[in-house]
Amino acid sequence: MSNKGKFYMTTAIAYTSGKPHIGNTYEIVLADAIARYKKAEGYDVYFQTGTDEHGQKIQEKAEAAGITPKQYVDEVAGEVKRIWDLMNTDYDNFVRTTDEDHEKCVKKIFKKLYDQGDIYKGAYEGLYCTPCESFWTESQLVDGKCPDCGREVKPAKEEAYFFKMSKYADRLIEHINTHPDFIQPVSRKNEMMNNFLLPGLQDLCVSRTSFSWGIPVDFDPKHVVYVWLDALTNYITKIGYDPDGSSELFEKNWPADLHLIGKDIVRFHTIYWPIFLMALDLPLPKQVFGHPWLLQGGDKMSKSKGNVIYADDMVDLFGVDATRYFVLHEMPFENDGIITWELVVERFNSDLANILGNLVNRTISMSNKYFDGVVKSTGVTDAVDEDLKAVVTGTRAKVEEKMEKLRVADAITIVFDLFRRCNKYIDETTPWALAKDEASKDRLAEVLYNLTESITIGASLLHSFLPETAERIVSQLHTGLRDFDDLDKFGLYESGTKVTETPEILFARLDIKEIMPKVEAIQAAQKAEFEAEQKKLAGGADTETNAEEEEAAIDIEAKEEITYEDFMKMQFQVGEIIACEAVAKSKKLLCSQVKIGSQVKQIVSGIRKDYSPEEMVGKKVMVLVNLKPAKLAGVLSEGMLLCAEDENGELALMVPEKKMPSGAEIC
RNA sequence: CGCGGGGUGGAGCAGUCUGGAAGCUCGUCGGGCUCAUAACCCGAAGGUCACAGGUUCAAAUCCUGUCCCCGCAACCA
Repeated sequence: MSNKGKFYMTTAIAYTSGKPHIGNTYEIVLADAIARYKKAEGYDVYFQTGTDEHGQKIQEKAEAAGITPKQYVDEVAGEVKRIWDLMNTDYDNFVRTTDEDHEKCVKKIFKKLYDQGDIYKGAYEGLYCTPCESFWTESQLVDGKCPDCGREVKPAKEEAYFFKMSKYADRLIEHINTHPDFIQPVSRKNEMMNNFLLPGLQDLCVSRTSFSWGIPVDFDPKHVVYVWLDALTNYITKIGYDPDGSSELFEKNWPADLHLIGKDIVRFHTIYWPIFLMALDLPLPKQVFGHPWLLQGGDKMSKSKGNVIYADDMVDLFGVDATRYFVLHEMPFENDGIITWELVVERFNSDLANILGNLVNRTISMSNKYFDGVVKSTGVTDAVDEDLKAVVTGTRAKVEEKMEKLRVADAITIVFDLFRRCNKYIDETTPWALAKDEASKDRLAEVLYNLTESITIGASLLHSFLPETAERIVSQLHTGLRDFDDLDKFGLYESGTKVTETPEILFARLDIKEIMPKVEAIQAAQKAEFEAEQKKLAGGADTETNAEEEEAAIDIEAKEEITYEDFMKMQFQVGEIIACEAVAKSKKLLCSQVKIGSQVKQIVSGIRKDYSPEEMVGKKVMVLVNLKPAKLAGVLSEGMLLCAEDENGELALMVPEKKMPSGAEIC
């Protein structure tokens, strides 16, 4: 096999705030397919993946669960690794940002950048709301007050470290323009240029003092390194970068040949990351590919609905390779892809069971039936053989062309075209007819040899995508996977080899009617688990013993105590909605005319997803009347309609329990 | 007029940059075959390429306008 040099590729590291679903799992499978393919092509591949484990969200989740952040991330990282392994991904290094060597190196990097003046201590300036502990910008304020609580905000500063992005912006723009392949797909390049680079980069805040679960800045330990300088650097720290002298592994592999990431973090990988590297005086990665997302059809994935699709569940129902096949085949290059259980079953049956599995099965069966399993080339060829051979030996080049452009879905389709061609060849040659005539015995042998050889080549090409299936196929043919370099040659299958007597079914056809009840069971279990979790979070309030019927209860954060006088400041009255319409410029807002006693107030409410304008009219609702008027989406609102809200954000208007006249005081 | 992506036969997608007979897979219908996992092979039906204008010999593709969907941002008084 030819040695084509090194190929260093990475995935984004998964954020350990929860179990990854199939959308997250897609990335690792895609990366694995590319890594295996590059290895087959003769590259010396180093493939790194891992988990991003710091940050406020994790600190909060751990607190809620009553464990330390480290315990929390250990658990989730274990789960991530388990799923990556379950998907049969052949990475070389699984990194965790809580690894000691990483933390040490990040501190050094931070110090180096500080010493050379790229990082400076500044202040996060803004308008601060003390009770909410939040900074707001001028534009976020509503009526000059905190958008969360409506209280006064005051100008304040929080100490923070910043990175001088602007210093390197011109160099980066130059780099992007002179390296058209740097950002893939190209549409994302335009997005980055137009939205961020050309308007001018702002300095990036690279430290936080508002939480502690992170890598401390060693010369100023009340700060922790903020996410990007911590997470992105894993690509160099974990292969041995060190400002004081890097490892051999680093010298060999950097710059990375490919960063594979989701389209949502393209900005960080094509702007901040290259600039950090420039500051460290390191070469830039050769390519960043921002892949699209795999979306659940129709509804959004949500645990409470029980419709999140996890890799485990797919593997239970379909097996590892079928799951790999689906995500690789179904994922388009540029737009988001769709996944539903029905689509998975459809692909499974038509491609894996019918086209591939059945082909292997029928071929082996015929060899057994007609020649006791011995596959022999007799040289009795026919014109129809030529096209088959041309398609089979030409497949590698087509796959190469697609993989070169990272068009993995297209590449796998081309491999299946080879198998489709084989099925057609069987029809063209009608082996069962040849078998009836002793005189065509040698021709029949040649046909079966051609098929066996074609399948061997196809399986070898399939190996990068479905490793286990490829191996199962060649082992049934009593041969091995063919070297990549030989995949354009026809006739290397050793003549006279005896194939297995008992071909196993590679993919047994599935009945959607049998699958869907299982899917429903999975969804029900998921929902139950979610509810149990909610209950656990709500804590101890389960005095009811009948868990079955019990409604979920939710606790919210307690606000500070108020006095009776405070309460009496608020004026609540019953209002009747006499007219209501959607606010044109918003998606969530409804504008109602509310009759309160003899006056009519206009009130805007964010309840469009739960109430239509029509059903609002005529309702008697609870209104906070003396709230200072404010503009929402440009529309004046003179009060507030009170609603209850559940954990999914679903709203219910508060209405009087008995008939009450408009204007009645609520106290 | 916040930013961006998109609307192609019943479903899922390609094609749009670089105009030149509307393509792929699934599904449906008809036919063939029987080695095989009710599979495989062949054929057919089905699209005014969101809509309206424009440029051109020629537009899914380029330009202008409109409608609708989806992200993000903002707004959930």
